[in-house]
Amino acid sequence: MIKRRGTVTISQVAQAAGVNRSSVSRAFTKPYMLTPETVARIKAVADTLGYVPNHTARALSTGRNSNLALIVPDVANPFFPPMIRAAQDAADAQDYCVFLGNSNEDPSKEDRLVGRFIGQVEGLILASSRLPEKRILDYAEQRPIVLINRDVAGVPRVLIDSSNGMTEAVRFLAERGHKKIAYVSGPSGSWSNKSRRSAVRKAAQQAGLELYVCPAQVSSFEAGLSAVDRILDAGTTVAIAFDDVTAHGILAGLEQRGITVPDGFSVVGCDDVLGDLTHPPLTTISSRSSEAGGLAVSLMYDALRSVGLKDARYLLQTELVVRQTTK
Amino acid sequence: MIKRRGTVTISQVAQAAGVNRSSVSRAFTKPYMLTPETVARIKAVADTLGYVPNHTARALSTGRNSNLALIVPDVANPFFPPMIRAAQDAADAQDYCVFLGNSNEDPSKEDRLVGRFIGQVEGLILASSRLPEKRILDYAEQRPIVLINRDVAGVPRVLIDSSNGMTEAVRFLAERGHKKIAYVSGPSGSWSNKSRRSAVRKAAQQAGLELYVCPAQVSSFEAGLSAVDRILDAGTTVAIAFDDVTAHGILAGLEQRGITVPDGFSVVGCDDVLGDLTHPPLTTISSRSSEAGGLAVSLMYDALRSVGLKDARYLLQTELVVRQTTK
DNA sequence: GTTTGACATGCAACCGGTTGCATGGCTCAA
DNA sequence: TTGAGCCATGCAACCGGTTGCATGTCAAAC
Repeated sequence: MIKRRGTVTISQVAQAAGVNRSSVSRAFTKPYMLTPETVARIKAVADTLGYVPNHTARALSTGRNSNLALIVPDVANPFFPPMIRAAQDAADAQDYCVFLGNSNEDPSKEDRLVGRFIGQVEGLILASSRLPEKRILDYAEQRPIVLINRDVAGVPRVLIDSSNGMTEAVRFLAERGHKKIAYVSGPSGSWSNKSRRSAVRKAAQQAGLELYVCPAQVSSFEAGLSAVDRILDAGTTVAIAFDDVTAHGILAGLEQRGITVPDGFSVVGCDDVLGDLTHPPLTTISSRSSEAGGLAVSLMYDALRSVGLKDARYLLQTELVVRQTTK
Repeated sequence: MIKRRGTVTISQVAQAAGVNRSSVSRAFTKPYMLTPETVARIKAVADTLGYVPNHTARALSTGRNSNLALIVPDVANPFFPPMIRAAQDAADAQDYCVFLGNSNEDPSKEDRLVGRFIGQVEGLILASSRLPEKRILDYAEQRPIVLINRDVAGVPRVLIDSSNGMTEAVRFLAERGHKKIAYVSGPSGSWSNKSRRSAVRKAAQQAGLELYVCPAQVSSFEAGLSAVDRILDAGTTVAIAFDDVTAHGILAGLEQRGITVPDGFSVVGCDDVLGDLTHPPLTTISSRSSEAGGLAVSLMYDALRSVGLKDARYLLQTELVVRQTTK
């Protein structure tokens, strides 16, 4: 037993105030059960002694710890910080604390994190989870789970639906005369990638465009950079990237090869996380990652209060944001 | 008492395995005390029953919870994610979980967060804390605290020392013929801002440059944007910004006014978080926020094992990274 | 054939709160 | 004056583990 320096317990306060431990407990959690004077006296004693309720002990006896966990594939990917922040704020509003986990896109690491968190939170939010569906369902049995950008029936989920934004983008490009377009894929396990790719595929077919799909890879500047040769070789005139980070890499690769954007080639990103930071400012698909974060937390509250369907499925719509990388 | 669905306790395992509760406990935490066969049998029973040790109960009786808290002013500021990630990884390596708090640059919110976390972590890491020094010292009395970019004697801290990078930048600018420079300040409570500003001040004096200091503000794109008029009115030919985010705003403001960079005006950022994302790629001061995060966690471990001076003060050096916004 | 000691396991107290139920004092009405 | 009922507080069990100490067993040593 490791003694924390100067820890004051409920018993010491009780003794000093000349009451039972239960009264001290009630003074803090159920003051209406006690005379106002008793409450005041106990609180005064507690104050001078520097008493602070022990969160762990309370959690053990109540079975509630007011903690949530949020696991993301990569904190450093600009898509996630706004989401983390919004989730944080929503949790904060209900006096919940949130554990953050970074799975580094690695399913086994994600699994380890979930295992480590699950015993000390009331619920978990998994963003862009790479876990096998079965595993998610197993965990969901132990604790409420809310998913973001992962579609598993029976588990409440918030999905940023990029497909209509993607569709809009393809139509926009078709109208502007493009004949052959490229889609530069994101991580293979990603629901977002699947949904974006299939939206592009479908829209391209409808618009009569030829489509080249550049194979799966992680979302990174380098991935975009290295895709440039292939999309040029394929004879396309525009690339729609899995996300803005990848699009940014593509932009850089084009510049290295002396190709100007949008005159020599067009590029479309997704998620709108870079604003007009790129040069030229990137045409992209809006996202709403912070709304997704807040919504996920509120779904979590519903699940914790056992209200709301287990099968809630929220779709957040997106749209094309035209800036200057398309012609 | 809220019953968790299907919670298996140590007692049930004990009964099923025909041993005492303490043996079950030992099978998991001190297997060497038991016969290998007993351990195997207990674990087998635990497995079929789906027993998972209760983290909270364990924490209560051992007084250790293997949790850390990390509080940052703004998750969405690109300076922090790499730091968070590194801290996370370092914690992970020792089976620690980390709570993340976002203070939103607000001292009172930061205070609330610390209060909420302190009861359920072994130590806290405060990045760019805006808390009054006294408050920090008070908290440090209750739990080990490690600071990042905040210099309080008696509290272990890791400081990214931008002053030599700043000095280098000022000299570099002086050599290139600049006569009057501007420093665009960051948040007023920020140690980094103070240290950067005074480094610039000193170096400017030594190099015989005239200096205009643009008043304090938060770190944001908008802040940079709105500072442009003042730095132009002041007749300067180069602005050194508190950080890259602010510098990016300045760049945008200059472009709006039709001033080309670096021919019409030069800009220097700090922290090197934007890479060559800006246009033109930003000359900046290197940072090493991820190292700072990792180092902070390892200082925390030292503190938890009670080794190491209470007054550890690590300085991480920085340097000028010349890209294309200076002439 | 005891004694000694090592070792595996059991026993029970403890960590610091919470909570259902018991108790005892007081008020109010009959 | 007495009984009913309410209310403030106390009592003790409980949450689910951990751990110091006691106990019993068995083998080696004398």
